[in-house]
Amino acid sequence: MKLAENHISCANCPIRSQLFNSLTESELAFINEFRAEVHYDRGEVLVMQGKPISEFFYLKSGLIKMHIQSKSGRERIVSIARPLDFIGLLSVFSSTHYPFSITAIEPTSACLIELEAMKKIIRRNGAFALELLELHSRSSQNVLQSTYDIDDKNLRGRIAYILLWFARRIYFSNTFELPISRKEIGELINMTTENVIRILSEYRKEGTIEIDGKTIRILNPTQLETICRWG
Amino acid sequence: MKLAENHISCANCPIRSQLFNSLTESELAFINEFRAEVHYDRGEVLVMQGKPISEFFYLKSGLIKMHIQSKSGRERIVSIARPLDFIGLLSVFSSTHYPFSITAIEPTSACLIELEAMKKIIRRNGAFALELLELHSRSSQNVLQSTYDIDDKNLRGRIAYILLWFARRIYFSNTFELPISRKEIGELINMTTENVIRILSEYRKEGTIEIDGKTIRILNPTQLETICRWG
DNA sequence: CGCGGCTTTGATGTTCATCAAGTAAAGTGG
DNA sequence: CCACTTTACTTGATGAACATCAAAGCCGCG
Repeated sequence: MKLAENHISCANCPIRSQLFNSLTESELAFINEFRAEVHYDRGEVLVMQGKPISEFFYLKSGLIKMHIQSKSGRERIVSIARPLDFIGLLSVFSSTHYPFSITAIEPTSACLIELEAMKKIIRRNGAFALELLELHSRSSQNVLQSTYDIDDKNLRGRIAYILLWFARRIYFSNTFELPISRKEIGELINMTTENVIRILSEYRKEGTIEIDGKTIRILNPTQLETICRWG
Repeated sequence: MKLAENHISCANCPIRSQLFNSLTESELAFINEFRAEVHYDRGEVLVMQGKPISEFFYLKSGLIKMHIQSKSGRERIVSIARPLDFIGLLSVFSSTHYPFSITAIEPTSACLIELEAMKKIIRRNGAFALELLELHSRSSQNVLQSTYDIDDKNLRGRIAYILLWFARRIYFSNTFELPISRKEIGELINMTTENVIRILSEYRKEGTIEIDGKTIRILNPTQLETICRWG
């Protein structure tokens, strides 16, 4: 972690979250005071499962994974967050300690806001609180829904799903570089590393995708969609 | 659904949620005005997946299931809520339409509060909003965690888990009557009806439990715990 | 009284995890 | 910068866990 230059205040931040629109100028200035800008390299751990929660992250650029280690020791990726997401939001208000870890999977910069400052604003400004509640509700609903969606598919369907997800939701292109390993893909969509590889190879042989290391090119998105839907 | 007698106001409700402690008298009275008390028989549907959301439920007595139908048509039970739970909380603030259905699995009575009235109070009272946020966060965290926990176990472990859960979290007794069918148990812990039955039979033959229709008696809870932990 | 849903058991089949073994790539220390 | 070690990737063979299919009894309900 590295503290970054921080000469832009919340008040004139070009990528400020919509959420903050319901704040007054003075409230925004207050938040700004309890804010730091931080940078993480790929692979760096932002927060560690079990550690006390005292901050609130707003992802400015990069990509992170939220992951959880089960009692049996198995690792699972809960979700991948994109720029403009509030990360850790899922737990900051319910637990004193993180129920999951957060790790950068691409070089990432974020705003780090002291949790107590956030809470103070929430208590003062109900409209803001309601918007935050709505945002939180949407995030948790998304996580749950995608968990069920993935679970509902066979292995080929899961790979199709995640490839389309990266292409459409993260990189907005049919050619992209996977930010995670085959093992992590398995942790994300609940299958073994071997089967991730096996099915990627199948798609390659079938001419649906091209693979070069971590670079993926989707040649036949329609085909993937069909597999995803019926898998 | 049947409207129930309603002569107790929120102000002197003996089972009022802690959540409302942060409300002023007038706010409480306001909520009370937009509140109805309703009763449902076993099997009655409180809300239907896809229908617009316009209310907020507080479960006074009984038991309900939140369930969701996947695109493939498979039914899944997301969670079972107990008295003093806010039901539907998971979605009221994020969606305009219910992403799941809610059905009574025991005779149930609930307070139904108009959503707009709740929102008005949230906007007015930030402390209340923060508590609601915390509550929401805890519920969603619980649902997600238990989904992962169950997923992490083999079939024997899942049955052990759910039996202990009913005994300890719902009925506070090692003897209880299952409120749901074998099929629904399967929908709750992600396995087929046949395997639910098969494994219950195994436990019966092994002397771990006694079964008489829907009545279950756990004879050896320690054994179940071991299976649950290592399954 | 009969129909449909729930329960139960057994037989069969398939999907997927596990194991094994080797290559390639990437990080590490001398 | 090179030897070394570790981690990621890949393919094939095997096996186990679980789903599916089938058939029959049971119960509740219209």
